[in-house]
Amino acid sequence: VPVPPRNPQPRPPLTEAEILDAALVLLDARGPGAATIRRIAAAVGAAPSTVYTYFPDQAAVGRALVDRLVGEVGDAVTCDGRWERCVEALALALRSRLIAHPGAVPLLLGVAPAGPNADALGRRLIDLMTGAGMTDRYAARSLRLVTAYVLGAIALGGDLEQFAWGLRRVLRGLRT
Amino acid sequence: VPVPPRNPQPRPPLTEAEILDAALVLLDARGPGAATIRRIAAAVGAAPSTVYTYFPDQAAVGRALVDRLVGEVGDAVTCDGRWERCVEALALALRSRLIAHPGAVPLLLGVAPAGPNADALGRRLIDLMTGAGMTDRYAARSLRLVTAYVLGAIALGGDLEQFAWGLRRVLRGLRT
DNA sequence: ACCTGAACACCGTTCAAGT
DNA sequence: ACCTGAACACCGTTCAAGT
Repeated sequence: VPVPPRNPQPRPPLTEAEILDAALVLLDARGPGAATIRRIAAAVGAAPSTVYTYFPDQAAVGRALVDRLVGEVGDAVTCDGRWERCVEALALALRSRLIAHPGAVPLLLGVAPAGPNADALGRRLIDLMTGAGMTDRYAARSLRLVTAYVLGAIALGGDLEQFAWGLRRVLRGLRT
Repeated sequence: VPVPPRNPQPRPPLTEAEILDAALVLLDARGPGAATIRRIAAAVGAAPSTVYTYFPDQAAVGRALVDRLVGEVGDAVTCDGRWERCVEALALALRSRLIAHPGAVPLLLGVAPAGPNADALGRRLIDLMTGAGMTDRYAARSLRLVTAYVLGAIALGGDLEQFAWGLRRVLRGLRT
């Protein structure tokens, strides 16, 4: 007599990553504004209120998603050589990763990018610059400037060539 | 016998300006997200659907409001001297006008600034630069760079000193 | 033209209740 | 702990109808 499975495993518990995956899929497929709590919940097969077990509110989902995208940048870029080249490579990678998901763009413009991955990337850039002889203060300000340019350029749109041109000018202005 | 006023002037028709005024007051008083169609309508004493007589949708209200704020910049700044000084003054004025209404910041980050006032300000900056001997192409790219920096810096927050420091570096990078 | 009222198809968030 | 269902207080937008 085959034993019927008792405790049909009601469902493995949800995951923050699953929720972020679903949010990004919605954003990519249906544009900004599609990453609704209710739609995310439906996509993962849960009740809307379940999302609140994992995130305190909708804005937190957006922040976590942005930090995930930022995290992909650090992993993708390795770099040696002069600091200008490294910063340039990271800024180019940051832009390309972020605009790969146009639906997520309003999200990253709405939050001053924070979170573990953004912090790590920032640290890395600061180290790069102080390692090249910059003052802590100068490096911090340079990081702000480059970040502002990247975010603003994303907000403005425009192609890679324009972006790279401006980035080179920014780096030129930063040279001591 | 006093004649009772016939035709009690049912109400002077609404105005686009009145709607934008109400939206800005809401944004200033109650933060981003407060400029709801329904709240704007209530503030001007009309039904929500009346707003659609003046604007095609909510996004259009946002765009018009941003362009109004941008318009205040051009009016406020007069300038003579080297082009760097003029661009610097305009960028400083732009930032200060825009962050004077923190509730409106998400609005201007959400739209690539367009509209008559933004166009006029852009033209003015372009003329300034070509007048100083820049190529049309170089001037257009410089405008993009400065605009991107201003928008990004607003998104990032930070104080005037940090902003001015970065702006000087940007202008330095643009010097031929 | 300008405006209203009601309706439609949604939202985010909370909370008692269930396992 | 994790999840549900129902409810609350909202949204933007459309549209027939009124003046």
